[in-house]
Amino acid sequence: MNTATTAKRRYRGSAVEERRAQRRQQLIDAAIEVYGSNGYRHSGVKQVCDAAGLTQRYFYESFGHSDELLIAAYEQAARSVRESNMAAAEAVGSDRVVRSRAMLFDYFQKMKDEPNLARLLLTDIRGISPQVDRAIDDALRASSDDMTRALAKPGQQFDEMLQAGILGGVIHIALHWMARGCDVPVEQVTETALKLGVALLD
Amino acid sequence: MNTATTAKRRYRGSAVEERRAQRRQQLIDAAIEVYGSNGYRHSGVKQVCDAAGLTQRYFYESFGHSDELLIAAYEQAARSVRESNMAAAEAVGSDRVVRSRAMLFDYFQKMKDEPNLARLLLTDIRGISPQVDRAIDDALRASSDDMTRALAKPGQQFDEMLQAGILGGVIHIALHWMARGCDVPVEQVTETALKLGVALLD
DNA sequence: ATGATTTGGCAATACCTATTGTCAGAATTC
DNA sequence: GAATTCTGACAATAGGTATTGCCAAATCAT
Repeated sequence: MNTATTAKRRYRGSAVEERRAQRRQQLIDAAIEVYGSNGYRHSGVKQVCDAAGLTQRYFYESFGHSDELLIAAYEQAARSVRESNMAAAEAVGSDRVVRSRAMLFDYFQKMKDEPNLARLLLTDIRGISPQVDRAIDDALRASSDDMTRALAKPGQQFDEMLQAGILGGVIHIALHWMARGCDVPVEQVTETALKLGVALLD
Repeated sequence: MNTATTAKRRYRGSAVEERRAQRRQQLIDAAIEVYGSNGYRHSGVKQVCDAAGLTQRYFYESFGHSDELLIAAYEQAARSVRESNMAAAEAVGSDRVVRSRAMLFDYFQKMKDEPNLARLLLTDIRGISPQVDRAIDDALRASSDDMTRALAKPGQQFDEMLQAGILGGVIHIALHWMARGCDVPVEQVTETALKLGVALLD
């Protein structure tokens, strides 16, 4: 009855919140795999839970409904790619074209290395719910801004629509490339994408 | 019992096949409206039939299952846009940039004029079924080739991946533009898209 | 008019999946 | 080792929709 005691209780070495958080993470990781290989619309809650090695009961412990997991998985995937890209850009110095090339190279490399994550990000999942749509828009906007910052002159006026176009172009290049089994070397795809990017340079 | 007599019988002035074909067309038109405004995944057979003013019974007269109608609607929409674009290009003479601009202008104008048709075409519906995916790929390829033919020098070597990228860019520009309520004038969106297109010109 | 055919509406079927509820047994604390 | 909490499996509920089946009213041919 002592709530303090209750809160402290540990199972398998970790506390309640830790276990909860771990299960949540298991579900997210499983979701990236499952959604990435079947597509969200062809995946069920049960499938994700099975892949996570958890019961459906735990799904509703961490997520109110199905979409919430999709959003969490999408955001984690997007963040992971973005961080990797940024790090790659940092590593190569300050020349704008060189930085952009490094970002794109890292981007395509990551798509190739983690195809399930890639498919989750690339196959458009718009129209599931307004919340999902907003998550997608936010993530795309963030990526687009990263790319723009890398390429554009400091203080340059951004053309929002052109940014969206370039990002869309990169996405479609990745889609097309992956549909062909990533047969073209990453270097070459990068150069192709870069041709689009320079449209930003006025 | 006379099959010849049976075949000839007319209702409301038209023969069996004519009525069948007309109902099929009604369903396709309704599908473009319904799918375009709700999204395919949030639309049911019943909804389309209601919009078409027909019973569900007639759905299965013309289509084996739900996806078939989606494919038919998508293809009709894509063909309609493509034909319009080609006609616009024909009308302005032979200069490559001028032709491309005319195509893009017509494209965006059409998206603005028929938002439901636009949403059906623009919101990615990949991953429903392999058949739908193939229909989409075919349609995109066709559009991409049109645009390339208009812009590239005769006999020029095409970069398939770059083509895909440019088309993707145009699509995302259209998406972004429409999400903002088509607030920017068509002329300006056209010029933005054209900036991407010229990447094809080496 | 009368019989045949078409039409439109609707019920019945058949699945499928999300979400909630229950419970026995395992792990943990004291 | 006894009480308590956590866990995993599964049943039950709930709701939605695609697909099929049926029938009465309308339309046509003769």
